[in-house]
Amino acid sequence: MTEKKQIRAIKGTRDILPPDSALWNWFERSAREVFETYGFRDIRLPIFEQTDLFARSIGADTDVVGKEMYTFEDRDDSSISLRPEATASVARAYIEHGMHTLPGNVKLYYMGPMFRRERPQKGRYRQFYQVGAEILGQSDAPAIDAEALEMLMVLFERVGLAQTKLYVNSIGCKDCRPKYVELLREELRNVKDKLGADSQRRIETNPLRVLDSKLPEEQSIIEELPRISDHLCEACRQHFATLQQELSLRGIAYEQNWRLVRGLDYYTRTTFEVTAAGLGSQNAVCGGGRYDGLVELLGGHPTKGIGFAIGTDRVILSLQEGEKRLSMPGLAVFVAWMNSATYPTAVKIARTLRDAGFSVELLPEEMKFKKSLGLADRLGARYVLIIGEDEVASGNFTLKRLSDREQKKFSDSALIEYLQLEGRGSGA
RNA sequence: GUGAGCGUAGCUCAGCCGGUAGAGCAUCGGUCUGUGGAACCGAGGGUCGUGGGUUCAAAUCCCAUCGCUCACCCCA
Repeated sequence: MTEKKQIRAIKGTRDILPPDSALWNWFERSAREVFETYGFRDIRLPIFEQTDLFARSIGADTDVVGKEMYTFEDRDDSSISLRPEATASVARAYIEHGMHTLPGNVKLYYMGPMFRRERPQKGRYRQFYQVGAEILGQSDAPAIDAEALEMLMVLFERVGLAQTKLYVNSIGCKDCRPKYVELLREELRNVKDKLGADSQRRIETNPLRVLDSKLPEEQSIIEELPRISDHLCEACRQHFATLQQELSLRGIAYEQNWRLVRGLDYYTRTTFEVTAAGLGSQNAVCGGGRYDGLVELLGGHPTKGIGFAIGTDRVILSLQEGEKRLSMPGLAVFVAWMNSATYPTAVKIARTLRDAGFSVELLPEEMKFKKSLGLADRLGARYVLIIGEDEVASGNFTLKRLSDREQKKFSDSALIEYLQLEGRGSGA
């Protein structure tokens, strides 16, 4: 009993406290607003799923599934994993609820925590948050991809994310990609001895990932490698070309990056990534792409799909580095009462003000008047409602505005009317 | 999983050629009994990350360990 170990948050998890939480809420609210103008609707998904869902969709051999998932045995011995991302869950839900019968494309967005057991660093946590959107349906029209990217960039623009850069690529389809991968592998074998150990290993396991390498000494070699854009099949080439036209039509600035590959197996054709200012080496705030085979892979009808996931932690980090500040809504009225005789009146008026939607602080115990004013000030209240014996006797309450010390008397109905007008006037 | 840097009060840090733990800010109280932000006075708050070693004596020197941070890796 004497030995008390400090209990702390698990490595890679953290508490998001006020006032930071206000910035988070604001960003998530902005995403909802923008997404809904594009016809997307909220979907709430489980935090954990059968391990198999992720193994089959993301790929059993990927790092995410192979070594980063929080997987455990449930009491009935089934294997469960905390979700490392949500696209797989959206696809699962799409199939499970027969959403292919819904009219048009199914457009869904989600937000919430994801879990990956990596070594934490700037912009990377074991419990991290994503805001994502998915479009599923029969069509793979490039306009769908373009609209998703437009929506994404509109959101970033709206929240004032600095120095955003959109990179797009096409990694081909199940027909042309394997041929390219084989070609790439052969080329890589020729230069194997000039590559680092990681890249050498990937020649056999996943040659595309070599393109991602940051090693300075490998850069000149990688630049000489065959590029996917020269080896797409006709359909994929067309798709990518039309996508670029669609982006220009919408005035979306982008940069083609032939080395952009994704680490999840389900991606096909369009892939993209957005980077922003103020981050460490984890500078991607969003990643996504097309996944036309995913629903079928999970046992549904053949379905096209595209989506993205925004790393909320990183967006917030970037906004904060950019000195983004929110004026907290704060406390509207601090109710200061004088002594036990005035207390019942204070309780009632506080309730009335709260019912009218104002943020109200009511002292829980008697306090010297001077002290309570000081407290109101430090709590950031805009007004102090003074309830002393005079006020109780007359039924008129004194409202003091802290910013300029001005005070007026009101009956309780006139008080609410006045506060509502004031609130509108100040824009607060 | 690998590497590097850093661990003293809630926060920012001082003390570190060994000699019984400090400041500023914050918090709480007082000066101040119906009118705030200031000033002044005072209080609470620390197993100096943890364990071991050297020593008469360790926040300080040595070793180990844990934690945090950043980078590799991976990715949002």
